This record gives sequence, C-alpha cells and structure tokens, in this order.
Amino acid sequence: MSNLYMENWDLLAVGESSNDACISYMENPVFSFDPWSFQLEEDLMSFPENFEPNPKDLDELEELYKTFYPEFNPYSVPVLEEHVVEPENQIQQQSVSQSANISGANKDSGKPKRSSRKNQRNRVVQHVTADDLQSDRWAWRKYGQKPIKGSPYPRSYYRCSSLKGCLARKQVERSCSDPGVFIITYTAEHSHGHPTRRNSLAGSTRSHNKSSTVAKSLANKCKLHGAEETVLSSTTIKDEVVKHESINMEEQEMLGGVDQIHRDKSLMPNIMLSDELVQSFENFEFEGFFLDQFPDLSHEVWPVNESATLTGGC
DNA sequence: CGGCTTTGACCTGCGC
DNA sequence: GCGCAGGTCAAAGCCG
Repeated sequence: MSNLYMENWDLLAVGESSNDACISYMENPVFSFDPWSFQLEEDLMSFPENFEPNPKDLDELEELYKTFYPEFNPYSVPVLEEHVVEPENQIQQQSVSQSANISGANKDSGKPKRSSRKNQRNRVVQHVTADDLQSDRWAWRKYGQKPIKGSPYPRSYYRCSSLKGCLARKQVERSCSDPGVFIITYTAEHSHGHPTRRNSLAGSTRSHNKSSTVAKSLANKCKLHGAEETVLSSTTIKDEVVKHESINMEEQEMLGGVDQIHRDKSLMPNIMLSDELVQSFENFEFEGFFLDQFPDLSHEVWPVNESATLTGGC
C-alpha cells in the first residue's frame, strides 16, 4: 500500500456533531464520515463539473477510500456490498440495548445475563481484505473463538477494550468462498470516542499496541527526511513513546475549544478523530505495527493446519 | 502485575 | 422437548 501524503486532501472536523466531519479535496467535500464508527457515512463526490483531479491524487483517494471500502469509484456513488446493516429479522446478534440487558442470571446468579440472539440490531457486516483489517483502529480484546459449521475457518469474537463497559463487539471470520476476504461483523456501538491511542498493552501484543501510534509518527518524520524505508529499533520506539505521551499532555493542556480544526489535537472527540485519520492516512508502510489488531490472526482465522503456510501469505 | 489469548464449558435461540 | 449451532464466560497461562 502506498503512502498518502495528503498533498491536496484536507481533513475537516467542523462543529460538534458526530456526523459532520468530512474529507475534502482542494476544498471540495468528497467524503463525510462518522467519527464514532470511523466509517464513511455518505459519498458526497461533489467534484466540480469538468474537474480533473490529478491521477496521483486519485490514487491517493482510492487508497484513502479503501481504508473504508474495498470498492472504489471516484465519480459515482459506489454500490457497496460491505457496510450492510442487516434487516431486523435476519439479525442474530446483540444490539446495544440487548447487550445492556442485565435482567437475567447467568450460571452464576447475579451476573449479567448473556444476551439473546433475538431482536438483535445494528449489525454491520463488512467484507475486507487483510490490509483493510489493519485499518480498524479500535482496540479489541478477543474473548472467544468458535468453529462455524460449513466453514473451514473459525470465527473469532472480540469486544472493545478501549473503555470498560463499552458494548461494541466484533466478529472476524474468513470467507470460505474467498479465503482472501475477511468477514467482519460489528455489533453494538462504542460508548466512547475514538481512542487517541490504544490502551491494550498487555499480553503478547503489548509492545505493538503501544508502538503503533508512535511508529506512524516516526514514519512521518522519516518521510520528511526522505527516508522511506527505515528500520526502527525497539529502543527508538520506546523513547518515542515517552516523547509522544509527554507531547500529547502538553498539547492537550494548551488547546482550548476550537470549532474548525485542521489536524490539530484536542480532547474534543471530533478533533481526536481528525488526528486519528491523519495518522492512519499518512503512513501505511508500518503495516507490521497495524497487525496488533490481529496479532495472531493467521492462527485464529485460518484453520490450524493451514496457519503455518498462510501466515506470510496475507 | 495487569491485560492479553486460548479454550472448554455453559447458556440461549431456533428448527424440527 | 430435544438437539444443534452460535455466542459468551471464565479459568489458566502467557507476556513484557
């Protein structure tokens, strides 16, 4: 995946609504997106008539767009197979309200009752590639895995680990018809804004999680210095983690309320989103650091007997 | 030590 | 009511 230098792209986060952030090209709004779900809400595609974008920029746009949807058509509103909100009668997973159901007792009395599959809503299904998997910047914690009947690949279950009590869920399974495609099913919604950085630091992915944001920052620095390919030592990354966090604190203290922000940092959710978006767009070369979302996906989504051969394939 | 993954057991919905 | 399949729990072990 190529770099996105964002030469002509602007990220706008205007106002306080969760739906009014947009991506514009040379001041022409192209995408709007939902900062909370980090997904495109609609395709404005309001290029002026007779407008001819730079082909290079279109390539960037495609990459940008692919962050959200694999299909890309710069001049028409694409028909998306992904991002499907299933009809209510087909939904078999929990909704936000359903997840919050604590009326019943589990096997241990007093514990929240396991939500039922009935009346489950707000299920969003996406078909993505391995690369697109890594664009998911929420912090997820795996809580289960099950073999699925009729599919050689197991399904993994994740819940949001950014905030305790967040009801967001995610299921990841590999398409049996197209092993290169992952089927991600999101249920419920995050009860918090996008994290500025992941807080999932424990376990085998600890260092990766903490390093991902910094790695992107470092990558940006490298880009500025003309060094596209740079190997970062763990020591460098650790140092940058310290710097990054102290800088973040300073920035947050200095920034007040701002209505229109270009790549500024602040505590406001929509502005945080802008920062997140900038970071995710600015560098895709450090994909190894994105793998912290699915650190051992090859073992989980691929059948056990295939994991060894497929680990490096996707 | 905190938080992660793994994995068997348990619970629930649904079809028959 | 029974059995299957899917979803979740929670203990154990791992990691830095």
